[in-house]
Amino acid sequence: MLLKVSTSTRLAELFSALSDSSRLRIISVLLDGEMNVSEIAAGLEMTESAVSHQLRGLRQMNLVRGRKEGRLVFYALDDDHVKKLYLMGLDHVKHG
Amino acid sequence: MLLKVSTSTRLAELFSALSDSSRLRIISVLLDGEMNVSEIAAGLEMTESAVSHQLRGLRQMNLVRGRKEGRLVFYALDDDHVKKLYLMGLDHVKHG
DNA sequence: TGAATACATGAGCAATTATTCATATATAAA
DNA sequence: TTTATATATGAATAATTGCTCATGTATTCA
Repeated sequence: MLLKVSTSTRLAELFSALSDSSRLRIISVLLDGEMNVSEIAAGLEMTESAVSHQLRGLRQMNLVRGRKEGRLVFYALDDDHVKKLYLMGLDHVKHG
Repeated sequence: MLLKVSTSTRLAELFSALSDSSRLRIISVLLDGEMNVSEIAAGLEMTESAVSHQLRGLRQMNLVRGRKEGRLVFYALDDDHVKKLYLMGLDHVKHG
């Protein structure tokens, strides 16, 4: 059934959050458990600034959440939907 | 587990195909069955050119396929993965 | 053949976006 | 307090993208 423009826009925003290589790699490491910004940056060979900018977008879409502990902020996937979408997409890419 | 850059790039391309309001609305009407370009354009209030450009992208990602019948080209969703990703995303947007 | 219709496509423009660089804020340690 | 560390963020820039407009190609009909 034809999507309303407003719904399609929100849905597009969700998929947009998953439409970048760097963000997907961030999600891929968070699938293994929470991790702080520096660790993520080191693992992905990105600057902390770039990672922080991307985490902001993922946060705004409620795909990840941050937990502050002293100077560190540990990020984790926010809900199971993300994981399902990610894994289903990966399945399509690998065997589709 | 950390995605390889090459895999994350392909996955990003898949989600990018779903990251636009117009393309999602095209997919939404194709969920009801195949439809030709002019009908899609009329239903979505887009030019045929714009629809054709978007269908090209969807075709290249193997998300839709076209079947030519005389002057008309009927498009349909290419596989069930698309439908699943779309519906799961929609669920997240509506109740997530 | 010639005109009309359906769709595809290239060029160009405006808008969006991912990154870098510089700087700000918060916490901890000296 | 001073210094260092971890993260966040604004501005600027380069690259990408969705659309329009013009045009090309295939098919049908007169």
